[in-house]
Amino acid sequence: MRILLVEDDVEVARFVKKGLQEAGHTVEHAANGRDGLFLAASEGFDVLVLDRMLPGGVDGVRLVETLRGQGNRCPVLFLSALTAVDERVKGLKAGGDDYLTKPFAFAELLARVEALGRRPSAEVPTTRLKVADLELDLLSRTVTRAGRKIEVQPREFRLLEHLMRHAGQVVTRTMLLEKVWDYHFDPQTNVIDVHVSRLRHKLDKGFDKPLIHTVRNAGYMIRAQA
Amino acid sequence: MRILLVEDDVEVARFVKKGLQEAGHTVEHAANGRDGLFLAASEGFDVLVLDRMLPGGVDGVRLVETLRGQGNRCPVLFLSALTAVDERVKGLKAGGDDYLTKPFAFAELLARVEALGRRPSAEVPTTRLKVADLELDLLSRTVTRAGRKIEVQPREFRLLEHLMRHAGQVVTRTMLLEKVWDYHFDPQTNVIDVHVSRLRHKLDKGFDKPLIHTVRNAGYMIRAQA
DNA sequence: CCTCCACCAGCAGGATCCGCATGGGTGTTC
DNA sequence: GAACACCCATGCGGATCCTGCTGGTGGAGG
Repeated sequence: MRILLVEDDVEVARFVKKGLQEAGHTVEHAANGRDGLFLAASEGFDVLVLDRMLPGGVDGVRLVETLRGQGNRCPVLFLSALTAVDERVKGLKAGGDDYLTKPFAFAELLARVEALGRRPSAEVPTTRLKVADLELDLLSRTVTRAGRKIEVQPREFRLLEHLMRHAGQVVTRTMLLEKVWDYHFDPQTNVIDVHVSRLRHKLDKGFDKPLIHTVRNAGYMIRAQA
Repeated sequence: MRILLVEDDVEVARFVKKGLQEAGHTVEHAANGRDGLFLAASEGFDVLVLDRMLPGGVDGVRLVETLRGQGNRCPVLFLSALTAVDERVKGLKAGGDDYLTKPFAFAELLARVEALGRRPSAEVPTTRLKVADLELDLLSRTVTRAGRKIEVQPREFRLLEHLMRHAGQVVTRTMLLEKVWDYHFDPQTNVIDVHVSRLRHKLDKGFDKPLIHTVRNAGYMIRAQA
């Protein structure tokens, strides 16, 4: 299991890190909130172990709130010397999943961390993509806009899926050929244009705000606003 | 949120139930492990609050183990007078998600219960069906047996999905016609037989243990053992 | 042994889907 | 404003894929 430990106390950090590693987990360590936040946001961890109090501007609660604000649902265990009920409640309310007060027995920390990691949260595959009022359900292979169902052909579906997975980013023709058509060469035709066109016809026809945008000399992009 | 409270101490039970209800949750209460297990297994709760020690044969740990054995992933909070670290570890190891020792502040109980309920566990749609070594991935529309990928046609996929969703149960032809073919009449042909046959050919060919079983004069069933 | 039910291979019709080409439009550059 | 490059839309043809039916065979049950 990949665990991020954010703890400024060098002693505690070493102790916890060592113990978790011996239990077979991979542990990254950050000594302050800023670094911790960066790591947590950029890499995928199974569990975060956060000191409640941290030096610098970003403390544990702040860190969690920021992560949750970004849609990150990674389970968080708070570790803190603050034992007051109010403090614990505050930590949990902020989006924490567990709260353990120092001093603690390592066995309990381990058990709690593993309980958190047991959750399906990490491996939950996205089953539904959304851009503005356009939704794509991977399970039922269904496309809806503003609640109305839209019939889409297989290749169009793959195309749309790829666009939506990169919503807000320009997707080049070469990328599309690779990922949607499995072509590793240039077919010298306008296949892509045609399919984008058909998709546009189905998605944007009858709606005022178009979602699929052409980026001249670059590719296409799907995004809410024009 | 729907919460199941399993607690034999009448005082504690009343106290907790009242508090949770005032916080806007729906609370069911069971006074012993047997009833608790039955409720937990039959109805869908968002969180279980279990006393660690319970009268009768089924105590908290036993209850959780049984539930987990059934594939039930409902988050569990243990409530216990047993404060020893060993006890807590035992509870968490058994499949519990949190452990709170009596006496406790209600505010903390509430915060922890809500933290547990926040998880996406309840609404996670099944994305993968499994029967023995046969797996069906709804997302990628992929069938594998013993790790080997098996190509399947759309109708065959629907048929297999329906069989697997009712694994261990006999599925009648009428049911299949309704659910897989959207026929609401008898086509007077052996369409189903043919498709089942094709499915069999793909799934069971080359494996010693057949999975699709014929139930004469009734229908078909998919199941691990013969 | 007889009967019914289920199985399977082959076939052919059909529908879907997809990619291409063409002609027209729009933005860009000189 | 003319030439050019890029992009858009539509219609068409082909090919694949899929599906349902038929008819003969095998096996279980009575």
